[in-house]
Amino acid sequence: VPDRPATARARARVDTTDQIKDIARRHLAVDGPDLSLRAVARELGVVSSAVYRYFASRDDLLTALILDGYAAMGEAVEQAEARVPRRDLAGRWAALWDATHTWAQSRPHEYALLYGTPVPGYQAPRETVEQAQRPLTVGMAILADGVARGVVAAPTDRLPRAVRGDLEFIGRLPDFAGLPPTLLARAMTAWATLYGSISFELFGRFENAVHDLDAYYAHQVQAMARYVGIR
Amino acid sequence: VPDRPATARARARVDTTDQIKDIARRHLAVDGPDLSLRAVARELGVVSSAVYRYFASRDDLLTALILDGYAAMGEAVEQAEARVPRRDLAGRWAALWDATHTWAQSRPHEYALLYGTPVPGYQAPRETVEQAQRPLTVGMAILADGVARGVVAAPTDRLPRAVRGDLEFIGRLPDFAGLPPTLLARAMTAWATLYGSISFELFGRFENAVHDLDAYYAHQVQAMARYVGIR
DNA sequence: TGTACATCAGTGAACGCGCGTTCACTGATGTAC
DNA sequence: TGTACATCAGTGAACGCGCGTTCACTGATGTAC
Repeated sequence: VPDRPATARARARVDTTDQIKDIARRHLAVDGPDLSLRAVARELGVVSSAVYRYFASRDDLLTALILDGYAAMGEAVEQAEARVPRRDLAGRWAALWDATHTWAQSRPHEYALLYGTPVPGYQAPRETVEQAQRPLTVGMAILADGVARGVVAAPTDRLPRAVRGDLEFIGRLPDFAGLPPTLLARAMTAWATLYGSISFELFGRFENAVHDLDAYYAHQVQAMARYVGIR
Repeated sequence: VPDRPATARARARVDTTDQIKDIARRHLAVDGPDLSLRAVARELGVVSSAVYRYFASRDDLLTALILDGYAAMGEAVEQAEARVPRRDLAGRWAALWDATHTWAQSRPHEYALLYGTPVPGYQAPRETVEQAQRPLTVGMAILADGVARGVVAAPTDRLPRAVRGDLEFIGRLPDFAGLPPTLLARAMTAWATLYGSISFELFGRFENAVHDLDAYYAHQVQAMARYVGIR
């Protein structure tokens, strides 16, 4: 959290910027990713051109929302996981995914912006990618811990050569802490499953089928914990 | 496939309707779900109001695209699966998911329309839901066959009560052919995993990580076959 | 502490654009006798 | 087989709308001396 700026002007600038983003976030629910700058200005009670003092273009505002979204989610997930004692792997895993799920539920349109259909013609800047990786990194750290303590073992699954090659490469990246390919493969499956389930839930695929969505998600989290060897 | 209509006028109507939908489908790639009727008309070489002879509104056109999409996907999946000998469960499972994956890859923007972020304010008609269930039904039939032949067993997983209740209810629906809750739970997990993986692939989450996307997907399909007890 | 100047948030008008939808029309196609 | 009438695809003009972005402006806030 950066220091609050000294001058009133600078403080107002920060506040207004935040207000614009808050309003825009709310508009995501109605307009999706092609929210209207003019509508945001209207709600802020300001002439439309005034917004250009804060964001150079509509795309810039969208980029800010995306970046903020990834950062907020990363923050929420990291903090939730950090609260659990290090040796409680199952608890850490549950905290990671519960935080992810809760965050997505409470801000479904931001989740959709981050993990739904990409906006046509929009290209995310590099910085986005780093933020987006934070939850994944948390998950990998849990597994790496498990391996280091000898309580999580590498599965003996067979992997196609092409897949194994990619996974060996990934396993060598710093964030993935030397995880063996077969475990990485299962971790990526769990990752797809647990994000896939959130998307299904938020995008309405479970309607009329799953009634207690939280219980269902918690069950998926546990099933995937077992799948990756956390007990 | 309905009979080709008798009169030239009726035939022209069918052809033009198809052309409009084809053009609109192509425009999905650029405009996403808020494609422009006027742009479609322009490409068809016709004044914008002419399109209203074929579709009562923009939403109607979108609905037609969605319905066609689900139908085409259902058709592709059913046909691929039907080509495999009945007793080859692993082959049927692979055919189901390969067809799904291939269909999605070849029409990514239609896939996004069906399985991505829902269009804000758009409400799909009931008919859509039936079409959307076809691939799911195919998968369930494979498992039901396996159970009936005694080669797929119900896992002994523990299920939370709320989840078990939902799954017992689902298992009683005709399309789900009395599958036991623990198996249904795994089937739904597989379903989330395999659609989740397609979304990750098409929405760019695997970029710079997975290079051979087909091999990776095939591996996921196999992993999920094992997960649901098909060998 | 006071003054001169620089910075910058917000205004208001304008540009040029594309959109969905309606409506009265025309002329070609189809139907009934 | 020919004629009178009904159907309907496509036209062209119009309505009313909202959008992103630019630009010269004003007045309040901040800074340097």
